Amino acid sequence: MKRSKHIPTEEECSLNLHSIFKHLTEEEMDMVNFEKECNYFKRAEILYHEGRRMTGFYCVNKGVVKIYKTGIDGKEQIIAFAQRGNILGYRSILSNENACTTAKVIEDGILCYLPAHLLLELVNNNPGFSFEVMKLACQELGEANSYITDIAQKTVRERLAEVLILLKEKFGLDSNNTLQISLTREELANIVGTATESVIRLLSEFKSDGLVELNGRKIKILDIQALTKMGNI
Amino acid sequence: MKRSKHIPTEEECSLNLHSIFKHLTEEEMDMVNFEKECNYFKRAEILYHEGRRMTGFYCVNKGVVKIYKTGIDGKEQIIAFAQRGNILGYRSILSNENACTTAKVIEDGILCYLPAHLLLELVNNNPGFSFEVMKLACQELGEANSYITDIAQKTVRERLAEVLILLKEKFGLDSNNTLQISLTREELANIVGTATESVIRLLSEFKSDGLVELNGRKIKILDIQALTKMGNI
DNA sequence: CGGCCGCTTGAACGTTTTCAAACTCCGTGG
DNA sequence: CCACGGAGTTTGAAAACGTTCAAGCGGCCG
Repeated sequence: MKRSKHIPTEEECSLNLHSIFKHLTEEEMDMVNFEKECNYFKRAEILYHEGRRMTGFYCVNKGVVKIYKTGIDGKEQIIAFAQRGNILGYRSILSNENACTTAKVIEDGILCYLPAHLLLELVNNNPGFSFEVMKLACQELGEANSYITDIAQKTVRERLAEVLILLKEKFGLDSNNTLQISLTREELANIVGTATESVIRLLSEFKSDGLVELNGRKIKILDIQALTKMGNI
Repeated sequence: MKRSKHIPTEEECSLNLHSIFKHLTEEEMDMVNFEKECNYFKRAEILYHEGRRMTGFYCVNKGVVKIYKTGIDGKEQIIAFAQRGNILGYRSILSNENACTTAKVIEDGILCYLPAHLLLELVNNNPGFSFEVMKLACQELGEANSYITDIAQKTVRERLAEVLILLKEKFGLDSNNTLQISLTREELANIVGTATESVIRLLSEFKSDGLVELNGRKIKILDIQALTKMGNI
């Protein structure tokens, strides 16, 4: 839970890339900048725990956070990732519930923490901001609905193919067509909703079929079209 | 798509039971009542289709609506039910997307239709209303996240037990401990995310184990505790 | 009364999980 | 510098789980 004592620079803390704030007045933006607490975070740090009361929410300026629920016998189910420009933790504050997920940093980064009361004030005083947040929640709800249908109806193979495509869309590929996100086999399994061994077997099958190339956690996407088709997207 | 020509009475159309409207001014409430279109709806009528643009949303005053996505080869995945006091269809309007689900009446009822522009106006002009809608979306998002984890991690048996308990909580039991909702085996399967035959087999297993009693679509809950435990709730 | 839809059961099949074991990589401490 | 330990990865084999196909039954609506 240790954090670097160095505080990120003004620029690293800028919330301009968070389009959610675009409707704030100058005054409100000043308030946000005054209240925000930005820090460097390292891999494996936990931002908040499922079941705990949320005291605030986070804006990701750099790095990657995985958001997951802990199911039976401790198995993680990854619900989403947050990266540059995304916010997380706002749901529980607005619904006035305890956190329904845990958020863990998986790639070192810079995050700004904003206290819950600020979110509530902004939501109540600025209809534009409020609408942006509502829109976000509604979009996430739509994604969650698709996710439910996918997990319920697709085979593990289809879901893995789909997840690879979704990861490509969210995190992009480098110049070598390699996924710009590094996940363990277990994490992949926890997105897909299957056993680690199944992911391993299927990935090496994808490799045999010329769909991907594997090099440790680096996954090079060779045939987007075939993966898309296999995933029924 | 035929509707009864009879228009529901003022009382049957009352939106008082929809707590979402509790923050409206008298003036706004008048506007809602002026714009709303209430009708009787019969089983099997479809309110809106997945993929279509939403022109408005619905408030349920009576009856039950199932909300589902259509997956591969046409198999339905039921995402939610709406009954007295619930609203549906608001998500797509707020996120400005096409409908991500289809809504079909499964129990005759009375519904009030409200045009999309009204929702948007209210959300933009009344922070209290806006907050209620946001809260609702966030709650539904939390439920969806749990649903994802359940489907991904629980066995079909566990999920069926859980679904029975959830149906009990949502729709209640009559004086004879029978579920106050009538679903086909296929619909049950489409909630649980499994094959119809699996539901049938498991239900009759539950019956053998003294957990339920079956009489066509009537399901009598005999042992809530055992079902709760089996469902890992 | 016929036909359709939903329900039920059996049996075979395929997929996925589980368990066990071995191997690799990497960082730490002797 | 090397051995050790641990975490993550890989593979195999057996077992469990769930689906699919096929067939028959029953009730309800037209």
